[in-house]
Amino acid sequence: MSKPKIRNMEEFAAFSGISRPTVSKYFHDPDSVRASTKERIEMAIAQCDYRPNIFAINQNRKLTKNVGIVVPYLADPFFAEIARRIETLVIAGGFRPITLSSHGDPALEVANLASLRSIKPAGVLLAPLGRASNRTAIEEFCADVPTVNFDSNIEGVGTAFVGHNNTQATSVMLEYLIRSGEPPVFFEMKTPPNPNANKRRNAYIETMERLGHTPHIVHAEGEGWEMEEIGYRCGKQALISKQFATNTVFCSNDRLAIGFLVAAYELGLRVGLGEGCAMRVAGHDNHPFSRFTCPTLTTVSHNYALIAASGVEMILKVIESGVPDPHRKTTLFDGELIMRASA
Amino acid sequence: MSKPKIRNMEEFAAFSGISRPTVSKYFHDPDSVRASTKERIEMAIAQCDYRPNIFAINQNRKLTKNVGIVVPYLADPFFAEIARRIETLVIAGGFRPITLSSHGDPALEVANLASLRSIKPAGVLLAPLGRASNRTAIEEFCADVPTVNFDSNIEGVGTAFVGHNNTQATSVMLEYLIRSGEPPVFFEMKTPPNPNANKRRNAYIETMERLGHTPHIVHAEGEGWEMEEIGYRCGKQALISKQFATNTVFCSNDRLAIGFLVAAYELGLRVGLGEGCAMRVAGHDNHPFSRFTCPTLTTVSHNYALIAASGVEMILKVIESGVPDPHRKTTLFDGELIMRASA
DNA sequence: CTAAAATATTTACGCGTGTAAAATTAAGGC
DNA sequence: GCCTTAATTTTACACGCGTAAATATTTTAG
Repeated sequence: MSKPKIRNMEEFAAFSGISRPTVSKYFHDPDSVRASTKERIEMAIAQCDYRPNIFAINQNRKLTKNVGIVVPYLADPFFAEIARRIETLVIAGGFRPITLSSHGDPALEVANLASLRSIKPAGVLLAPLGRASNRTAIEEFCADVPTVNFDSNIEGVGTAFVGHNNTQATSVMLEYLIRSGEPPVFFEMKTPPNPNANKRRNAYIETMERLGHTPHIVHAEGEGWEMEEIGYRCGKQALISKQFATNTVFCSNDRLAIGFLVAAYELGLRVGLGEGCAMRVAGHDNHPFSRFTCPTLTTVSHNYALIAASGVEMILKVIESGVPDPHRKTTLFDGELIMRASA
Repeated sequence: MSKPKIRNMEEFAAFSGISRPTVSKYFHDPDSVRASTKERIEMAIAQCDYRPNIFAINQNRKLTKNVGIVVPYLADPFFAEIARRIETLVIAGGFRPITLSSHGDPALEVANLASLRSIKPAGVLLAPLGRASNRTAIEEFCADVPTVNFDSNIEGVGTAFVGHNNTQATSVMLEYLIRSGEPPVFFEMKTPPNPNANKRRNAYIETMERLGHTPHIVHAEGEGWEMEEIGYRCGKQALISKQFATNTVFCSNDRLAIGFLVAAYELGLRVGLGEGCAMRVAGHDNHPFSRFTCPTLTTVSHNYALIAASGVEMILKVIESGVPDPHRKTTLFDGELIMRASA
């Protein structure tokens, strides 16, 4: 009932009986003040729920408690999922996450970085668009703001890169597919927006050759991030015109595979590895929806948990140390084969 | 090369040859200054890319340019899609969108509102969790901050509600299903997190009775937002134990339907409306993934575009007028039947 | 060309907090 | 109980911009 309205830290300090600078220190780090002082302040907070004004706080701090998170396309559940994990970890680390999506647009990516710059983030976790990114703009940003690059590697960008071991993951899947049936044809976009795709293609070619098989690649036309649509349309064409040299298709990513499975379904091709199946399909990413395709999609999982944890750990370390690691470190986490019904 | 480093508005004003108050006025509204002045300022901006400090700006303005957007679960592509549209419109309106996800957690929803409150948003677009929401906390928030409620209606919350006409949409789909085959059984969660589900169930019962059919409802057990999983698990059980009175199933939402289709697929039940099909399945929402199910999902679409546009328009109107409309207005947009292969 | 209207400048203060330096007080060990 | 050390208070200024009032300048209308 009698909730005293506190307008600023001055009034709150008076109310709690502690001096304002000490109160300020408390809000910066509650454990930096004496235990008895901390207790008194917290009692006062309980009585009048005062919160310091964020704008005033950040105006004078050289280092804010903001951590930016930029992803290329938040409407893609893959990025939504990893952003969600990162957000949770950033909050646990005592920082304030601000997630921005570039919606697949390089101009918006640049705008997002500009927007972040204006809130002086302590650090940024950046998953760039990739091929389409404005490299210069990103480099300029990283020169000013501590940045950890994740998911999609742009050489030299940020103080570190943490991501998925595309090479290992591709060969794990390949080895499985080859020992359990025909060697797969690789199905990918002709001009993929994401640089991971190149790693995967190269790993496919190398591993196939190492295992004594001839690589076959089918390219899907189409630009942008509508990968299910591209996988469906081009997959259907390729199936109809019998472009696949074997009965097994390894899609460059799960979203292509999701569209491809629809194409196969509509053509009456039974997908799976049992009797009476016409072909096998595998994906890559363990996309949240890969559990709900028909049939469920065999794929290689990113280590979401470790990638998120490691990325957050790295950016927090850079923030605390104050100086970015002089040598850019690349950390890759191995993928895990997720065996389901499609291959 | 010679990019002068401008540290604040003072320096920028000196650089551009205009006084600081006028520059300040320009950034508040570029058209409030003389055309020639505007041009000079914009020339200077092009030369040194200065941007006013957001924290300092917002500290003194009674009305910030921030607009909060809160959705219950951003990893759900449905909300990702509508959030994306809203963001775009908010930016076009000259405001700064800040999107937060409650990740299905009522405590995080409250935390998000607290977080928004501290950045003094001019207005907020809120899609609450629904049943799980902390009603008191939300009401307190809405009393202080202009809020437009969308997607999920909580009576009395916010100055307006804009959403989907569940009643109309349900009956449109029902009429279609009935005239093209057997009357459908309604498949829904026993304790749905979202209040739209109740509207849909009631509309189903009413419309069925109006059209002279007996309503049948199958309830899926399970809590939370993992609706595909629930639709799959419970759908499979219900199919095996033959709980469906007719060959047509109308799922309460697309995510349930997506899981249900996987169950039907695994049981070897051919879904669709042609010859040789064992059953029909329909959904509700036109979820981004409903185009890529097997078979593609017949559903009722939200009017994403109008809901987003109307919600943004309303909150901007409240912001500009300064006073919230005294009588809470509810605006519903009709759904559109999306005919695909599943029904 | 002149007066009225519109716009820009000057000056000055306020916002709520960070933070540094010096002075004071409290806590802990012997 | 005294001394050392750590924590707190006092004082004072800074941050970057909003904004008001008075004044000066430019633009527009007649």
